[in-house]
Amino acid sequence: MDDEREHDPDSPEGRGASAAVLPAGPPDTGRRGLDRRRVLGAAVEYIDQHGLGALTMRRLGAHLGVEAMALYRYVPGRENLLDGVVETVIDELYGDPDVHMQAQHGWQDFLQRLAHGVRRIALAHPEVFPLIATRPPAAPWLRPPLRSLRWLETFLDALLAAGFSDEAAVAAYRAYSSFLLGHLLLEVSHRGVKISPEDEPEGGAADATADLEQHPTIDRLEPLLSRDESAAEFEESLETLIERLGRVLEESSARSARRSTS
Amino acid sequence: MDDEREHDPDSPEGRGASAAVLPAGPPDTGRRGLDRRRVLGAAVEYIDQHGLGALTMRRLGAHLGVEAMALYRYVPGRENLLDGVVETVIDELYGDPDVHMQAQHGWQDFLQRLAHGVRRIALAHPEVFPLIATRPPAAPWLRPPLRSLRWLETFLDALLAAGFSDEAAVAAYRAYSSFLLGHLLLEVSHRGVKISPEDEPEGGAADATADLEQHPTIDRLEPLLSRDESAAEFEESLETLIERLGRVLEESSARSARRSTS
DNA sequence: CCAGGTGCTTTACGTTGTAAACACGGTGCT
DNA sequence: AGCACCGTGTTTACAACGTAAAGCACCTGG
Repeated sequence: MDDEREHDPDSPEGRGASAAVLPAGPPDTGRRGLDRRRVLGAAVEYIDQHGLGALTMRRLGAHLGVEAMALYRYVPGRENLLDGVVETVIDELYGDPDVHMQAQHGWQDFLQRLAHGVRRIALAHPEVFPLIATRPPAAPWLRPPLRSLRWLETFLDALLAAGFSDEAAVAAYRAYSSFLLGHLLLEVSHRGVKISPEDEPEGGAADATADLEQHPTIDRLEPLLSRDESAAEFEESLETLIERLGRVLEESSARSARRSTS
Repeated sequence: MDDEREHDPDSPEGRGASAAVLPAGPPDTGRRGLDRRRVLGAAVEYIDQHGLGALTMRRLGAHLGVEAMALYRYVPGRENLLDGVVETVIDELYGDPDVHMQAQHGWQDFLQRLAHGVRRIALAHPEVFPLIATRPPAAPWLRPPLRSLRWLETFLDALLAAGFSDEAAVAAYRAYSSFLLGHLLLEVSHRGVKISPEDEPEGGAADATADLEQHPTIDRLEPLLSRDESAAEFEESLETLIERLGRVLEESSARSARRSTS
């Protein structure tokens, strides 16, 4: 445990965060000239700033200096726009230098980097993440938050190359995505609660304390419960998951070794 | 592995499922007489039948044989209604005879029963569950899907009584809720995909296969990937989680035993 | 008998997503 | 040159939404 203020490496700073959504247009997009990518980028920006509920075709249009109907040239409708937002946001993974598309340093390293990449996205776009989590994926094999065939392919290949059986690789994928989804969804929702509600200064607090007196254990553990350990917990759970996968791998390769020498 | 068709014990059948939402009114509610509970119950029913997106005040009113504005007598507004829906659905836990409010058979049994209870709810109300998962909890200590102080209190007490330290109990709660959330959210969304999209008979399939040819591993593993192993995976992951918590408990109690004998 | 409340309906307003028609600049063809 | 066309954005329009504000019909206690 570092003594200096714990510095969460996945926090949005320096790394570009939402600025990384649109590095640049094809050659140069000064201002005029709408474009699907520009619309989607603006939508992400807008949600980041004003929340998902505030996103409206008209408001997004205004944000781009255009009437709402102009957007329909580039986006078939609102649903599709939201899908595009989700896609745009996870595509940031491709631009993340700390996430490798090939598992060149072993599968553990690959999973670690990928998980932190996704976490960085979740923390950079807390208002978008629930959307990533809940929108049903296009293909049934894809699971949020890793919704692209390309990532799934890379993921499976990495594990298979490391000696995982087909079944084990698929099981690992499922465990890994559930893990990411659960942890990150709770983390962003927890984070959101700290700022979002226009706190009634005393009425709500009074209510809460009244409820608390009927629940002595929660009352006693309240400092522990409300402490934010997300970074450490994420790290530890991820490590545990990877260790567990490692044991699965050992067993399965031990079995196959036994088979081949018998 | 049973040879007979695997029978998922958490599947909605017999158990009452959504019929268990409203066992009965105070003494007797034949038909007339609206009521907050009736409104909420109807909302759950409506969402179960037509999906979350189809729920509007007007339609819910019609479903109850009443104009939309009548609902505002019992519900302050739509947001609050959705909160009420979430609460209503998790309150089914209290009526579940297989879920105990006291950990009378040990904490492992308690966690097992609770997890399956929540899973049963998720499967009984797949359209409601994403709402449970994403709606921010009232108090910051509460995490979906276990959103009530009462459950949290019981949970913590059970672990503390079993010898968990305060920190370990809280950590266990966090791990447990992330696990439930991730697994169940993915399970219901996977399930939803099987029925929900009004499948275009061939265009979509052609698209998918085209994409697939560029991803040979996914293509090869497709049967594995699209196989539904949710029940077994849930069971196994839950077991693993509980074992892990068991090891945490052993370590911590070994440490405290050492301390007390030195 | 009647004042008041309770429960629901009516009416109304502003906002949403989106279809349809329109306006307008640039480009290419004759 | 003129003219048809096309890509882009605007205008107008409509049904459906959440909800505020009245209105109406009963019941109930004085």
